Amino acid sequence: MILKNIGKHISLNPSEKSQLLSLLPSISVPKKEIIIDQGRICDTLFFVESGSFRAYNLNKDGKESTIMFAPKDWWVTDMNSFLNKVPSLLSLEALENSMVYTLSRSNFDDLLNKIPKLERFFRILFQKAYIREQLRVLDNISLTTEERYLNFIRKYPDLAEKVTQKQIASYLGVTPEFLSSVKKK
Amino acid sequence: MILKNIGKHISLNPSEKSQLLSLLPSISVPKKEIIIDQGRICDTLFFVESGSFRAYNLNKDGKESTIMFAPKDWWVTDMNSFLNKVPSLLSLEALENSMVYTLSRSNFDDLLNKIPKLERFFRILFQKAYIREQLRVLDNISLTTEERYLNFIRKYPDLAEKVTQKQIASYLGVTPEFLSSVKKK
DNA sequence: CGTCTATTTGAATGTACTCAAAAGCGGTGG
DNA sequence: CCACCGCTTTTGAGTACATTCAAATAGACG
Repeated sequence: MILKNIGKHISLNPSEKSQLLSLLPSISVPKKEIIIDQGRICDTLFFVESGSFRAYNLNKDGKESTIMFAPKDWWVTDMNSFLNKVPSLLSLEALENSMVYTLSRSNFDDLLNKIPKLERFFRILFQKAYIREQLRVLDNISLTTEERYLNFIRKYPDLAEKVTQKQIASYLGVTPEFLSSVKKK
Repeated sequence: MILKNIGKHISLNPSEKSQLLSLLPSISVPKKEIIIDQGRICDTLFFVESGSFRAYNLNKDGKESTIMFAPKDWWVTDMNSFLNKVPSLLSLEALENSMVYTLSRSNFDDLLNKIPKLERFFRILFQKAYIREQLRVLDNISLTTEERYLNFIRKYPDLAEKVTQKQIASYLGVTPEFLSSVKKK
């Protein structure tokens, strides 16, 4: 699955593929387990082979904000922490029993040097991530809560079934009570 | 300036530098001129050599939302339109008399093929853009308007002087009247 | 100087949050 | 399999945040 994911943007020969896989141990993560801790430096990039995750931030008042969901076939980490070695702003929690490939920061750097084609792969990956986040910003500043909610279930219908109302509310930036009243309509 | 910008992440030899510059004609843009039109496909990536720009979206009700500001030394375009050849969601307007380098989509593709090191450059560029947008999303869903306003003037003090209150309000996603009342405190 | 737009102010309205309580739902242990 | 527990969701009242609209004031620019 991970090779198929990479194959969407670049093609690797067999030796590159095995080289890659050798640096990407996979682990299984039970539901509710947390694999990135807010406040700690995160030096691992994850690829979700199966299952799904939720990344959230907890502020000083205990308010939880969902930064992103990561379904299967996604790359996920606290990119700021991973790349700049600063404390993570988010925690990453398994929404269900999952399998992930793990790529450490040092292996990440090595891989990019050994297989320069991967620069292109990650360039395209980050391009798409950037575009996605920018569209979400536009959503946030220009749409009503109702419109953002409808957008969410339209764009991520599978996720919308897997996560709680409360988590969707914290993704949209509203309280669960308010989301409930919006849905009533 | 553009070579210095690129030199922050990769090093090019003289031939690569001249090759690069030959594909990047520069133009001067007078204040208020619009160089990307919302609704049209945008096939140019810009580098702001001097001056500054504002990217905004106009919705069906005529409401303006500022998606980003681009000061000097920034790369800017409607990335979704540029890469996926879809109609642009934003217009890009010069806040002052400016100079930009322009890179067409086809030259962009050529350059990446001819100078593979540029893959790394853009990978890093998009990484940073992704991190920036993700932090802005977190701001939007977790902070009050007052906090977001203070963050803005703290992070972009130079910009805060150059743009109007109204434009900052549309960047934060509130009305100018409300921002005015927030500032009074 | 005059015009155009930005900013401020205020009143009325709508949107969203807080708090508290009730109802629903899923998982766990007996 | 049922009863209980904890968490999510709903509901409602009261409050705070944010918008709309209109009008006054202040600035920018030709």
